[in-house]
Amino acid sequence: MATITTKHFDHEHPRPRSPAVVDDIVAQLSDRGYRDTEPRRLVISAVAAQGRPFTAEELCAALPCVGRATVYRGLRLLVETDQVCRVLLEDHELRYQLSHQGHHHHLLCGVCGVSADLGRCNAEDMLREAAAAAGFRMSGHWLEVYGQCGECAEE
Amino acid sequence: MATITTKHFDHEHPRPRSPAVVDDIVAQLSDRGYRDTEPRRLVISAVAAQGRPFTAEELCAALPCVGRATVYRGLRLLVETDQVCRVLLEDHELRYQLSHQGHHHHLLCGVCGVSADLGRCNAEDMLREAAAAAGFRMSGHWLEVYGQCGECAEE
DNA sequence: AGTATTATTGATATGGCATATCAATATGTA
DNA sequence: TACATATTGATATGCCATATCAATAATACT
Repeated sequence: MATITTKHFDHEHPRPRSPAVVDDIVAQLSDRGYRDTEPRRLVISAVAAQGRPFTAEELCAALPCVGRATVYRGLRLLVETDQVCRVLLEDHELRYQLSHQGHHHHLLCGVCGVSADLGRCNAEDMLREAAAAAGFRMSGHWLEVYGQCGECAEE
Repeated sequence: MATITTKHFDHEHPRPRSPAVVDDIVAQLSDRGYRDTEPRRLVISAVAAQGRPFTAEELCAALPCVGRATVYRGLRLLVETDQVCRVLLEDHELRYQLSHQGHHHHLLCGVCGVSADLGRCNAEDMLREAAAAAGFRMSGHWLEVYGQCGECAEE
C-alpha cells in the first residue's frame, strides 16, 4: 500500500516537487510564527505540484495520508498569507492556485483549465475613473478573464 | 444611524412593489413555458423589493409563507433566465440582484452594501488585447469593483 | 365549462463541503 | 532535556442547496 501510494504521487503530479518553492513558503510561514510540520509541508508540496487551478477536494484526494481538516486548514493558511490565491471559474466554481507575484489577474482556459497571468492591470485607472463618475471611490476589484488558451483555440 | 439608513434606502423595503416589473418578469417566464403561480410571483416580488444585493437565505427569511425549496428554485430560475445576476462581494460572499440591462458591472459599497451599475464596459477591448498578448482568446470576463458609495465615503 | 395533462409546490430527507471539537502528538524553546 | 503550546486528525456538527415525492394548481384540450 505504501509503495503504491508513493509511486502514485511521483507520476500523478506533473511538475517537479519544487522543493525550493516549498522551503520558501515554509520559511515565510515560519517568520510569521507557524511551525514547520510534515503534514503542512505535504500540503504545500501538493499545492505547488498542481498544474492548474484546483479545488480543495482535489487537494484532499491528492493527499490521502493527510487528514481532511489539516488539508483545509493548510489551504486556508496559505490563502490568508497570500501564498495562494482564489480563482473563480466561469461556472462560478471556486478554485485555488499558487500566487505568483503582486497584483495580477487570471486568464482561464475553459477547455483545458490551464491559467495564465495577465501581468500589470491596466484596467485599474480606467475603473477608478468610471467608479468616480458614478460617485464611488474604488478601493479594489476582482477580475477574471475567460476564454481559450492558444493550444485549445487552435482545435 | 437609522436615519441615515432610512434616508439612503427610503424604507426597509425601499422600492415600491413594482408590480409592473413583476408582471414583466412573469410574462417573460410565461413565454418560455413557465407557469404563472402565486408562490413564484411572491418570490419575484420579494426579489424586486430588495434594495441591495441579497442572499438566498435573506430571501427565504423575507418569504416565510413560501417553502424554502420554492424560493431556491425560483431564484435559480431567475438566474438561468438572466432576470437576476450574481454579485460577488469582496469577502467572497455570493449575493443576487435584479438584472437591469445588458452587459454591465457592479460598484459595490463595502459599508452600506448598496450597488450601482458601471455602465458600458470600456475595459473589454483592453482585456481582449492583453489576453491576446498572452496567447489567449478571450470570450468573457467577470468583474466586480469594490469601494465606497458617495455617501459612505463622506463619513 | 369540464376534464386531462403536467408543471409546481413544500415538508422532509439527503448530500456536499467546510469548520468545530478535543484528546493525542509533534514542534520550537528555555 | 523538558516544558509550553501549536498542530494534527478522526469525528461530529452545521450550513447551504438540491433531491424526493405525494398533493396541488395551472394550462391545454375537448
